[in-house]
Amino acid sequence: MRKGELTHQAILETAVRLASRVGLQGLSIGGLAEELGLSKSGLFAHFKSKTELQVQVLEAATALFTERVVRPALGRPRGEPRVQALFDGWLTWDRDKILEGGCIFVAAAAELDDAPGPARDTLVQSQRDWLDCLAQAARIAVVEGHFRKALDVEQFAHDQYAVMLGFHHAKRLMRDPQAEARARRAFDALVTAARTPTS
Amino acid sequence: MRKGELTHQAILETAVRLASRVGLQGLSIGGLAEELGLSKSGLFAHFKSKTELQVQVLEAATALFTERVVRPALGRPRGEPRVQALFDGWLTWDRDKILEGGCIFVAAAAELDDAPGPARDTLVQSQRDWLDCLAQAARIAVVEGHFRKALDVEQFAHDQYAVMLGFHHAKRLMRDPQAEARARRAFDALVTAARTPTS
DNA sequence: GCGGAAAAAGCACGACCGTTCTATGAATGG
DNA sequence: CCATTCATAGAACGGTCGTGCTTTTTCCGC
Repeated sequence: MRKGELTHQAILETAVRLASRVGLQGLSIGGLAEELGLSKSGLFAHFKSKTELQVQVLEAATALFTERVVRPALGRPRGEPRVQALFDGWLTWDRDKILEGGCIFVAAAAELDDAPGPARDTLVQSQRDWLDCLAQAARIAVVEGHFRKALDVEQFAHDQYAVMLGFHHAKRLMRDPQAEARARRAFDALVTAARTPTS
Repeated sequence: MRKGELTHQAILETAVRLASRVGLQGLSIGGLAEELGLSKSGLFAHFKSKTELQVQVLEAATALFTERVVRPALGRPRGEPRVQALFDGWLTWDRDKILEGGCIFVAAAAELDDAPGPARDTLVQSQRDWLDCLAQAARIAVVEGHFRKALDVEQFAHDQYAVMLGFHHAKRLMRDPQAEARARRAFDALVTAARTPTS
């Protein structure tokens, strides 16, 4: 039962990369099989349906994201440094070579926002966890005294995510060379505002 | 040459609504024809290719957006009221019944960000115009003395767009009932920061 | 190394895709 | 009112899609 698990993992790795370019809907079983040098039916046997493939792709991407972005940030000091690390980590994540087509979650969000089903549920849960993670980091920064006591940490997480979306839009669609600088400036303003008491 | 133009327009109207739900790729000629009670080939004759259909859908959506959002805002007083009107107009636009599936530009941005071609070019131009419009409104607010003199108006437009993207994400994907309140709070913070000199 | 189990391939299916060609109906200008 | 153009319908094409079914190949414990 080992060989199977191995290719299963290899399939998901390639699928995540491919899906970042063509989206979850555009990810075809035939195309994925060809990219891997497998037969269509051989690959299909690993997943009972395309929906299941999409779900597992999202789960694999979430696991990768946690390992690449969240875990490193948890190694940073509590408070503002960790908040900053989460933001920097996301910027790095979006630049990662494994995501040639930009953040897979952003792409999936647009595709699935009106498509009820397991794939959407998986994505929403993943995003909720990520937003909770951001809010929790901000909450710790409040406890540590870096951010003001009355800060709405959920609002802060929401705003931080918006900055990330703005960055993605500016970089991937508009090809704005200043995208990263703009995102950093926007986030700095957010952090500055969070520091000052009685905003 | 009148009957043709009429149905042509009717097709685009339905196509915009449909595309907001299923995306530009998901918009199939057969499905669109069925929705309109036309034959597939009869509809196809209006556009020489699917790409051309996508381009015209984007152009129709842009025209609708200009009429529904930009033009009303231009009727508002120069300066901050107009800036606010553009933001409010966008929130209304996103809530419009014609866009059952959320803002078509947001959906298209994710689909086309790595798909070179006429459709992408059309979308990018549309978005560039919109960002220029936002920046120009902010510029006028500077001239009117509502915003500080040193304000980076392109950055302001970028940040404003990011707030809109954050709103779209929170509302359409996360189904957050507080989405609009969060967006308004974020935009208010942006405006407040733009007002205060030497941020 | 052999036998059973797991993995992959091969093949075929029905459905839908964009597109083309041809024919027929309706609308329009003189 | 007629002739011509234009709008639409119909049928068919090659292709790809997701998904089953059957067979062959590969792996792994004994």
